[in-house]
Amino acid sequence: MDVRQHLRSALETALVDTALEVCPETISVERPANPEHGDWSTNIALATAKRAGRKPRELAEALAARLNAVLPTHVESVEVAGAGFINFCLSPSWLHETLRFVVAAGTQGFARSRIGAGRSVNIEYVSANPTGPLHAGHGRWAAYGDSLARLFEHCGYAVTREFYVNDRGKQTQLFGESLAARKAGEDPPEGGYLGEYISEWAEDMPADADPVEWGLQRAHQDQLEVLASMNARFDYWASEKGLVDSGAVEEILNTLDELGYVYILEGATWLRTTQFGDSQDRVLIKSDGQPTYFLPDIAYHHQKYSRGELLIDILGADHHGYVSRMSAALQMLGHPAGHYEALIGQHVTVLQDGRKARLAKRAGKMVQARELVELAGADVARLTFLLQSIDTTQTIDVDLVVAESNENPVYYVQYANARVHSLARRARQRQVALRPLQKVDLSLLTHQRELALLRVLSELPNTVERAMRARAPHQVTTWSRECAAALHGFWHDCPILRDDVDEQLCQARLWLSEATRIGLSVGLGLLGVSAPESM
RNA sequence: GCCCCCGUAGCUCAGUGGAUAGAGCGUCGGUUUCCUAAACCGUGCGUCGCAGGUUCGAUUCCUGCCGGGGGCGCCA
Repeated sequence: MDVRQHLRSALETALVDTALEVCPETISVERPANPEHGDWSTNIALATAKRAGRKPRELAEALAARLNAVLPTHVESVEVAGAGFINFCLSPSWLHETLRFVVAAGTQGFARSRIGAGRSVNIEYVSANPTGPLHAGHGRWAAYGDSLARLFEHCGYAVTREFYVNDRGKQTQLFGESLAARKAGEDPPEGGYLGEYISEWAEDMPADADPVEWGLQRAHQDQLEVLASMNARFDYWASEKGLVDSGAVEEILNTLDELGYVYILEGATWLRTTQFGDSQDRVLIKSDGQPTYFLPDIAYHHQKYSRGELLIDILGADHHGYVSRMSAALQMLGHPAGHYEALIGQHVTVLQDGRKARLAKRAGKMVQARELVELAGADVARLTFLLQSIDTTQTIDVDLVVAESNENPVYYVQYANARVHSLARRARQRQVALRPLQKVDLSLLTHQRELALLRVLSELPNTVERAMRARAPHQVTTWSRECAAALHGFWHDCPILRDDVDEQLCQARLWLSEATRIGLSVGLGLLGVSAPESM
């Protein structure tokens, strides 16, 4: 049940009945911050008064009178307040109905949306160079990208998760040469990789191995392990080398040339990206005959459309300038502008020993994602990355995260989940059988804590859809924390299995706990964080 | 110089154009004969960076400025 929709249609009817000709496309119904303003509120009178040529307050009064004449289900009263707000006061029965709705949907169905049905999206994330381990910053994209994918899936989209492996080119060569040099007991070449891991890996490398081939495999394996430990999945690993070898890159160059977007200047081959809003044209093939990173990347993105109608790239802030040229190239190839979306995440600053740690692979020491996961745990690492918006730079003090991992919000949420499971176990131990929900009197749930918890649960479907639209998984984190807080409050103030609790009330509360289990399970699942049954 | 992100409580951060802007941490104090105290409750004098604008209404949208971060390569 969607109470918003319920109130919206009631308002629509009232608008028609008051013969108001101006009907807005969207009627905003929201939860007021102040409980004195009722359970739900709408600004419709304020929003449409001018166009309707009436005073807001007067219009609100007219609508309220209509609604009060025949009260919609669950609505106890409709009042006008302030400049022209219409406030709805609802009977707790709407929350009791929410509980039945949550239980009926279960962990598989609750808070799912159909808005993505029949649509597909391709999400490329992390895509770190296969020349070393993932650093802590990559962890942010792993957590974010995977959770975003889960959100899309929950909203009905067919999702493909991709990782683009840049397994050819100059960096790959330098990487191989650095490994070979360390193997021979020498220093890496000019511009090579200086990280400690190069020496460690070189030791493991067989003498007869091809340093590039072996190194790429080693790095890929290392990255795959860490990503798996963080619960970040991938459906498709795209190889740049494979793409080049297949001739797809040459083909795309010919296509762009035939379309008239390619020209040669000073020995280099250029693409007229300025025709599609880029600030300058870009080089496809350097004057030394080597393609830039850009050219195979165009071919790659073009191909990706066979694996999703909407392409989403998750990129770090340092790649911001890259977006307009890719967008331009894809439009040249006939892909509508809205079918390519680059989500730019701000950087992660890692503090270790109170100092900023280097994140560059080529420079010496760096904080690896692996370290973070091993020190803090996968759940802590993952939720830490999903605490805040990717529009903000995130500072992770490794020592603090590890030292205070017990105070990490993830435990607050997981503990709520553990309590719910603990309750079910105790109920079984005490031979308290859970009766079918149809036979339980939910109207006994009247305590403020019970109603608050139900209100939070009722918000999850809306939160999921909003978070998907905003590409903001952290909104699910915020919801999960609120849900846990509501559960802890309920737990503290509302005894369930105690001897002095009425048997009917006990049943109702057990079902509320069960609904909470479902909500937390969905929330944590979207975040890729485990939901332990005991702690 | 141009482009992107940020600026909200001591700190870290939420915040869908709405009414009295919220959490966590930290501070100080309280709660357990009872289902897990990894919990709960109380305790906050905030120029929502500054100045304009749009609006019935702006922390939210627009413009300019200030401050912090990132980008402006025939690197990836």
